[in-house]
Amino acid sequence: METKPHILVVDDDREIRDLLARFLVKHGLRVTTARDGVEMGKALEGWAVDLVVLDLMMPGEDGLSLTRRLRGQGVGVPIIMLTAMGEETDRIVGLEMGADDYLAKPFNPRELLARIKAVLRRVQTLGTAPPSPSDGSRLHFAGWELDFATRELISPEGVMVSLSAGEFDLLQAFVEHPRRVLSRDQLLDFSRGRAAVPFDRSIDIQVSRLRRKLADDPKEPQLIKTVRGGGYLFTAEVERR
Amino acid sequence: METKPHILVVDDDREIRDLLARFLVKHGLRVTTARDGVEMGKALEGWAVDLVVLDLMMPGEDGLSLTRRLRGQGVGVPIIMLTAMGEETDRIVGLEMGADDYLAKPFNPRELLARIKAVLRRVQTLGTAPPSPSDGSRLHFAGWELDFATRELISPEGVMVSLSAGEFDLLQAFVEHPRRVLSRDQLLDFSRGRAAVPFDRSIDIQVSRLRRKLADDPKEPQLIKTVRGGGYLFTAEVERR
DNA sequence: AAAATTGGTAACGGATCGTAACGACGTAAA
DNA sequence: TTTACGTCGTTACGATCCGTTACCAATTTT
Repeated sequence: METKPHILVVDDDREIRDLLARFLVKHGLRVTTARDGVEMGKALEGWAVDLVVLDLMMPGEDGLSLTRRLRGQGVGVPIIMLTAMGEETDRIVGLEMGADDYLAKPFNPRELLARIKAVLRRVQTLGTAPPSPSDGSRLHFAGWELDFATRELISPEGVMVSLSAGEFDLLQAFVEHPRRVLSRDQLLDFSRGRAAVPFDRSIDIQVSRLRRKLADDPKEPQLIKTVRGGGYLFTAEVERR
Repeated sequence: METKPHILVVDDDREIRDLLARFLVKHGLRVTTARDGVEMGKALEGWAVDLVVLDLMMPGEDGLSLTRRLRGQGVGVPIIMLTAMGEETDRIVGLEMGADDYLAKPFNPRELLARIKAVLRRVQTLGTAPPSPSDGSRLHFAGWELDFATRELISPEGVMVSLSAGEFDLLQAFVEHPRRVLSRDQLLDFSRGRAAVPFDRSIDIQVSRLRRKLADDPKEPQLIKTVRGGGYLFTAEVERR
């Protein structure tokens, strides 16, 4: 069972990406890489990322702009910025944009590792609730209501259904990525922050338990469909109001 | 059962095409080759390609222009560019056009293989949902309605017909390539992402099962016609609305 | 007409999925 | 500490799916 922190490295230079990925993986982190802002966006959509290492100087949209856009959208993932220049002003601007830390190239990978761990420690002790896109506190789907503030689920008939922590996290993963086939690996990442082990069936049984509480007939499921060989699909439209 | 990544090699030099094809196949990849932009377009239409290896210098439309055109059309297949020149500017232009990586000729085939694998690894972790042309969530054909958000099929009479994952994927391959003869190999590629093995009849039986659910009489099929020696043909007009 | 090729599908079996049962673990109360 | 309880993951077994095999029919070739 691994719950390694998941780091997203965003840099346009393939060598730096690969070097960092190898180094960080070797030191016990999970790493995904992205080449630019577009790939970064996809990665943040597709995985539960704990921290972003973001190059400031990139063709296309640069790191500063990306940081500002993310923060503007209310995405609160911690960011460590890399920059070729060691100038004080950049550092200040970066931190003001909402980056959590800053490192000047050329840097010692060990120092980056240390700062990653420092930032992770800081945000872990802080709010355990990462500001998720579903912070609007209430969501609606197929007549059901999901309250993130109280972590309560209310049926279309108005009855409160109690969910365990794991069931709630899995349902949250579904409602945050509706109408998409999600692999077991992704669901594990979203709901538990870990990767699948060889014959892992834990998602299957949590889906089974969730279906029961959602009154979703497993023979002909309406809300959570099985895609054989692919994963699961949350079919309902999700409303934020 | 093989689900080898499918590589499209585009180069005007037959020797290079054949050399690369042999080398890549020997190392566990599936390879299709194209001589120029026109053949490349056909191949991308007719196969589910995972990655394109594209020569920059070609008579007719060159690699840069092709890359720009593809990206302009929203085709997101990863591209590795080959060029005779090792100049930095070309590299930057290529990457800005949307190529994913770059290799200068003459190159070591092993290095190309390594880069192909690296890019595939990257897009695997990312692109969970390959943006298919049928993302408009609903399609109509011959009175039937196919909903991609919920993976449901609704008959002209309004009855929901439940499809297995394999049946749905096959039907999706058909509706995305209507009024074209599709070989069994192409259908396998589209619906399962794999190549046919000798004496492979899996498409035949899935077609048989699909026809039954679509109420398509196999003696005189209207929707999915058999093309003896060729494959199958989805005859209906497909509407996106 | 006979033989060969190709396609349709029933039937069988391996792979995948659903979930009951069990146990390990954490928490709270006694 | 012990006991009780809830949660979560593993194991195990039955159900379902889907690819292979096999056999027959239809079509083409000889």
